[in-house]
Amino acid sequence: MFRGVPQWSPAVAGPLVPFQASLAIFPLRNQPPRVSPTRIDMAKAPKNAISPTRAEDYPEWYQQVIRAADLAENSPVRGCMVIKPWGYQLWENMQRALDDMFKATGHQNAYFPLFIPMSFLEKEAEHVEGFAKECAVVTHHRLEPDPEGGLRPAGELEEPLIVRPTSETIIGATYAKWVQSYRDLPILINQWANVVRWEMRTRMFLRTAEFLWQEGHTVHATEAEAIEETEKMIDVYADFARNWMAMPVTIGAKTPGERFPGAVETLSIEAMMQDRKALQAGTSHFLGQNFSKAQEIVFQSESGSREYAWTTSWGVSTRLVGALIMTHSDDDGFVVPPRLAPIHIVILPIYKEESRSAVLEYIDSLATALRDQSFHGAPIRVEVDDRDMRGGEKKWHHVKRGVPIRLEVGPKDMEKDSVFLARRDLGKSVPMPRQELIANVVELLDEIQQSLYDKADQLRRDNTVTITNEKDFRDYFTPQDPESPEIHGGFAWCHFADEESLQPLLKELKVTIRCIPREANDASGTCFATGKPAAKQAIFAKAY
RNA sequence: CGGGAUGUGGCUCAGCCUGGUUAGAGCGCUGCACUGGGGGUGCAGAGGUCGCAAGUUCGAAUCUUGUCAUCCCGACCA
Repeated sequence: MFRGVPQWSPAVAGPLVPFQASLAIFPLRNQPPRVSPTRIDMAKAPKNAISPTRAEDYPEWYQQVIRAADLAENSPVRGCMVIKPWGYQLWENMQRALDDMFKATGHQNAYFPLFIPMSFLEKEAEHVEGFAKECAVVTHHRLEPDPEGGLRPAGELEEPLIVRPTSETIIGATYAKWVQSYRDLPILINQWANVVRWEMRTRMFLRTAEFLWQEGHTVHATEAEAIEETEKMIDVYADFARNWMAMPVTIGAKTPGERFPGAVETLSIEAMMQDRKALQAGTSHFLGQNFSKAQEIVFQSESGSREYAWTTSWGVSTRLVGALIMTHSDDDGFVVPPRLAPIHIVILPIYKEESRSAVLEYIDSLATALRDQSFHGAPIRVEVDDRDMRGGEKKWHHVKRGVPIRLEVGPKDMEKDSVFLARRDLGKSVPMPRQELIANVVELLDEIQQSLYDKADQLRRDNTVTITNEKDFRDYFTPQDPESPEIHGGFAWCHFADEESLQPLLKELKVTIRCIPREANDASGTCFATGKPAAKQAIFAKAY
């Protein structure tokens, strides 16, 4: 435990429950134009940095958090985004942690081309069908002046190139050359790359036309070994989600209808966002011999026979940044778990001109003392924000960006050899002696990390139900107000017999089968919709 | 690709129905001053050929037609 620290009020960090009450009070859409938003108005209203709040309009809140926290912005190219430094540092931190985990499980990085010959994609029927609609196609290679003074593409390519939506085919084609003997196996390679999927509808971080990701592609001599790899990597993702992102996830298998095109089995981790929708945060595919047959990845076994290899692929993307935002952020902006935070602690000097140098000197030594501490193997990241701007504005800047700990240090604190400490996750400030802070700061960061996980886990518990009949299912997934649906639903664990026959119902309610959870899922029952005997339970939810 | 809407300073928008002097506001930005445990105050300032094209008219941000772009709702999706 974190000794010697004043009690934090747990009520401050409550879950979503009270938001419902405020729905009627803020009719966002039809608000009259604000003629003169006076300071008096501002002072009276309950202050939130983000407008609208989650309860008022969740999707808009999400956009506003991204803007307020300076994570990313839309680009001139439709569906693509500019990831700004604060957002990109999150991705870099994720990359570093994941990359270490990949290396620790025996993988190496490599890089494969952005362009894929169209013919490669055509080789695996199911795979083409799955991606054809969202492929960007390059057909020309040269620009020349056109009569109107602009430019036009001139040299038509003999064979169109696809901008990779994923790299199974081109990597498979390469592996086919590399693999000859069982001694060449396994191949355990990962690549960090960008991919393009020409989506109709995009949302920052969650679904953009171009996104950043990693894709692992492995080849094995035996089915069992490939399956083990598939399982191992989904466990790595779950570990990362839970321990770095402070995001609870459920590991499970996709139903045939939800599987990756061309995969024999797709495993995923599913998380619950604060609007109770599910988000697929990572996938790991057992590809069987489908791609090795399409790409001719053949090896000679120990006994001399020619055999098709077994392959896997697995990936996570910048979507994880979206997951992070929607898991922890609140109505004052972004909240980032310490282990991924670009900055752990920001120190705000407070001084008048005459005390300036003394305060800065004090802060400088404090920052050094904090940086000397190691948080999970790396120095604590401390920023001193001495920009010349109003204190309030500066404070809110860091609140909105989600810096876990904020220290305010002025002459009065110096006199008492203490600091004013505010935790972003709780939103309250308390005075604390300097020595105590230095002694306990690592524990404090861990406590914040843990409390974020606990809070997210509580939300998920509170909104997970078991449903055994269709009426309850309909009630659970139907909003009170169809015009502007309130936050509703959650994860419903249901026995089901046949995916196909559920489609009309699921489509009507906009619910999907998220996964068949690995945990606690062996008791048989009856299908919630048809009453037929059913061996497995699945998680049903609305999803991103 | 079907249905709905919108294009006016960096951002959010008002003005348009009922055409008429140098096109407005809030925020943001720049400068100065006062401030300083809280997104403060005052003063001064920069920034727009009103998406584009044609038409009607003495006169168009405003009316008409065309065009382009974007956004929202549907079918698809990490």
